[in-house]
Amino acid sequence: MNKTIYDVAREAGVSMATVSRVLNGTAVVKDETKAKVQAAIEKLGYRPNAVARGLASKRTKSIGVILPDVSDLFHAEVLRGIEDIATMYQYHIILTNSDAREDREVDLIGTMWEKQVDGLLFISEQITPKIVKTFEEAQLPVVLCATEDPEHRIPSVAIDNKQAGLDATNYFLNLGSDKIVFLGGPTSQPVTMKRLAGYEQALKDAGREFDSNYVLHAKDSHYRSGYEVSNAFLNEGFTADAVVATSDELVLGYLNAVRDRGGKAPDDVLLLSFENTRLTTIVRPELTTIAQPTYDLGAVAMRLLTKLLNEVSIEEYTVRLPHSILERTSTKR
Amino acid sequence: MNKTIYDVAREAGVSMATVSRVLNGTAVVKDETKAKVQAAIEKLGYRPNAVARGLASKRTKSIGVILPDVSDLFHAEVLRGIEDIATMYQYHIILTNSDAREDREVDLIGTMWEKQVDGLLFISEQITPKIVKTFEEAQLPVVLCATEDPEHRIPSVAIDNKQAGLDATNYFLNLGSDKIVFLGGPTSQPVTMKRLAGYEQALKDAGREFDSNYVLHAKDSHYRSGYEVSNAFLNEGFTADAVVATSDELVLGYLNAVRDRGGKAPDDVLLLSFENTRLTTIVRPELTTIAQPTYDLGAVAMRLLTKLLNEVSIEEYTVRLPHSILERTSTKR
DNA sequence: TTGAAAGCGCTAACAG
DNA sequence: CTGTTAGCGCTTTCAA
Repeated sequence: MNKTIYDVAREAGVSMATVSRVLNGTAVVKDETKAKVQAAIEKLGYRPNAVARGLASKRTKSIGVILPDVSDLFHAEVLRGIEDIATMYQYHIILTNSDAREDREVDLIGTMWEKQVDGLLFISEQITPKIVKTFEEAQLPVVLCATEDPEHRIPSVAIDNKQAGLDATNYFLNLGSDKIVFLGGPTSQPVTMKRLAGYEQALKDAGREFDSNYVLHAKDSHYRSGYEVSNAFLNEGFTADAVVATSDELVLGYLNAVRDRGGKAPDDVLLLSFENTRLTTIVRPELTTIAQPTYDLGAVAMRLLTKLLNEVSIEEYTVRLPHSILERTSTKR
Repeated sequence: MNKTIYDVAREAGVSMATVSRVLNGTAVVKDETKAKVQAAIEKLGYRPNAVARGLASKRTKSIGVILPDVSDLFHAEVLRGIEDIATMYQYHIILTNSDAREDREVDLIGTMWEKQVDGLLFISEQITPKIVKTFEEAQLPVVLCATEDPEHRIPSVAIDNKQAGLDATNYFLNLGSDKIVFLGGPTSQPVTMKRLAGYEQALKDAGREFDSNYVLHAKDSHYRSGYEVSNAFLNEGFTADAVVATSDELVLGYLNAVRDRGGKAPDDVLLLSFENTRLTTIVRPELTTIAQPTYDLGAVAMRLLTKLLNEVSIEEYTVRLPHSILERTSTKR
């Protein structure tokens, strides 16, 4: 399998430049010679060496994906969207986990440069000035995916998180809920803060009082953290009739904390979360969610990146994907 | 950032070969010159071009991962294990989804060769002769991960699935269960068949009768398929007091089919599954599982691959990771 | 429509 | 301990 373009050229009785041309379609080749070359390729089982190609052409057809953690279901689903579109455009994915640590992220952007990726898809919790600076130094086309950059310095694909927070809260207000818990990640997460802003706005619009006791910040978006912070909340004697949570796992943390106390959903508390991962239909009650188009977030981001790479004119660098509320049993009494 | 090794050499007043040496530590360099070179690297913000490196050295420090679907939680967790160890050894991951389709897999192995990956980590449902042939043609070091090759032609890391099936079934027999359902993927999956063999063995050892009505094959390992096949089973009027399922999602399918009929677990049926993804502790009841060391499956496979790549002597090409039963509430009455 | 030749940025002999 | 010199396998001018 270690044939080179020279072997093919010799076999076909043409020059290697011609082989390169039929391989890439970069120039017109007479049908007859093209056929000869293709026959030679077939016969030898030749495959072009992508590394040599990358060095000569300065385009590797690979794109780097930096995300906090693939084993997080939300990221994994986004990644699947990225990968499908990448495959469609003949790009390969180089994947790395950052654990959302800025130092790792900076480092990874650098090694992505070394790998000569054509572009970068970046998923994280926050875009710090240092990250922006690193992007600039690396001179790589970047698209943020499901990631908020409040200053919109970088092309991005996400939903309108403030509006989504508002919609979620209004949904409960319309249902007549009185005490609505907001359960999110840490205050350092712009995504959480945007949704919280929507929550506050909705309460304000409805003339309701904002009670900070009802805003819960878990230390991350995972089940365990949601469970812990919910437990603490309930232990203090607070109760709520509805919960808006920023991730599917977080809301399940709340649910199980309630269950530990003999409570049930939706009977005792209505639940709504944000991600719409497959968890939502696997668990009981099935979870009402703000349906983020998880797969599409990745797919659209990848598509935007291909446009940047091919210098196709782009109408909008900050893409907002629509969200909607999917009503399931966790909010049906 | 597009400096070359020549720029560094000029800046440091040495030859490019010397720069290469300090970069790779491939030969002794006088401390003094080394310091000069490092200063120049620092000053210019130089980063080596991994593509050029790969072409010249014929080693790309990247390894290909081919798996059915990243958005499947089990695969995602395995992948995280792979990635962490890869990072530790300075390898990068090129990730692709095959949807477990043989034609895609064959194709992907080819493009992985084009990318000149140093090795391959392969996760799939079955290893067909065609796949083995493709591995051979590609002449790439391969390690199978959480994947059964009944003939052990290829290095692999997995648990002992037959033994695990046996243990799971015995667990229920000891609990006094009478009718035990085996709920697996399609019969084409060696993993399912191995576990089923263990199930049958356990029944036989206990002098129990084997009833094929109690063996359910879902069309894949996902929740939906588990739900469907369980529904069909229950609709026919069958009942069971215990279920051994080959994936966490499958068992939840059974659980919800039971719930739809007003049943509960563990009250009406005991449940056990195989993967031990994070689902097991998120849902209620928490699921008793055969704890596959999901993360370790990936981590150990990657480690084995690095050994192959560095021609370190290897004791065992077929690594069996230990499994155990984690008892949770789904089997506690 | 085709071929010759010059790199792409680096590693790895081979000298010295 | 360091420099010179071939390539690695391809793309891409430039001519013809």
